[in-house]
Amino acid sequence: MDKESVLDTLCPVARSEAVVGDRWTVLILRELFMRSYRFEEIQAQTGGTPQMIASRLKSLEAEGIVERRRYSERPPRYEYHLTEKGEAFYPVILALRAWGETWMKSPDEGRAVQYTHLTCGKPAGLGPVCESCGKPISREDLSAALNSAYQRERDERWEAFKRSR
Amino acid sequence: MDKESVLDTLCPVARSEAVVGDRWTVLILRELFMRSYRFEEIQAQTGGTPQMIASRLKSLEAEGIVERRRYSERPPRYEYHLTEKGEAFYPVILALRAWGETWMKSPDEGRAVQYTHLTCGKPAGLGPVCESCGKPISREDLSAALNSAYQRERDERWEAFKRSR
DNA sequence: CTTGCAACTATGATTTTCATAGCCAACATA
DNA sequence: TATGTTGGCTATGAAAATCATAGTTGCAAG
Repeated sequence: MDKESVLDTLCPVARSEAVVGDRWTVLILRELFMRSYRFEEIQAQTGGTPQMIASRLKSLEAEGIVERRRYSERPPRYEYHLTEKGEAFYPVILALRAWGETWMKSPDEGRAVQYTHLTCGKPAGLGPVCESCGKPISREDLSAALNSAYQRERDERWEAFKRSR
Repeated sequence: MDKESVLDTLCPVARSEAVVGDRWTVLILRELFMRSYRFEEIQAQTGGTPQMIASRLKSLEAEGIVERRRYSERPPRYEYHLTEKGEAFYPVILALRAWGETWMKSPDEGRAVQYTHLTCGKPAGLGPVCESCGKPISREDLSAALNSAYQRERDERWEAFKRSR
């Protein structure tokens, strides 16, 4: 996606898509929201090849959505963190989650993640407002609990990744 | 994206992305929400090639997100409409819109679309709840007004498309 | 001086996408 | 009868992106 295609339209949906309209990019953002900050974790959990992850992280950084932080001087090691612009993308992830939970699952599978609304202490549900107290949800008011099957899936992904290198 | 990849994870974001994680697909959905129901309109407004549009519409139909309706018997002519599952995708589009308007625009460009919240008669703003009355927004309570530059952009796209055939 | 770790980069085959052109079945107009 | 138009697509070949697999770098510890 070049700059021109972004400025080519006034449509904000198209502009967003020019930057994040890609499966890998969205999965990387999901991982960052799940606090997987390192290249290897992101690679393991998304299943992407290293080039996919590297190129997407590079363009996310170029767009100011992600920043690269050195966490070790020698050997040089980096983590990726969301900027303010990146954090602001959370509602999109939440909306994708809600749609996916509602329309892409059989009823017996259960929710991958349960959110508790810290403001009221009760389940937040899927919508943009808390299903328990009705107030709009923001990310810092949420506490996430992975369901055990999903946690196992992620652990297994990590193990498999480690084994394969 | 095959069935397996969808069932391969419990993550609802990944499942959604397996089906709609593609720029063209999202742009097509945007057009359907803007009531462009015909192949040519969708092609003109998204800028996709006919194959792109055809293949995406086909997979959206296979996923039950879109349905193909015959609106003329002879000659056979079709329109594409959102199913309930497709309509339910609206919050994702709204969230992408909000992010795009906030982070992908210079301040002087203005909003592409202004929504009026019919429930209270005032501007709805960008968020999931009405900025005027605070109530959660649903699509049927919104009235959209395109800003004139954006309307011109769309008219021009249509003209250019027609001219080119 | 070899092993291990983390973050990537390189390579070549496969798959998608893009630009351009064309097809087909009704009609409509001349 | 001929000629054109409309709408919904298909066909073709070149260009670009993606994938699986393997390798490199930089450093520290054993």
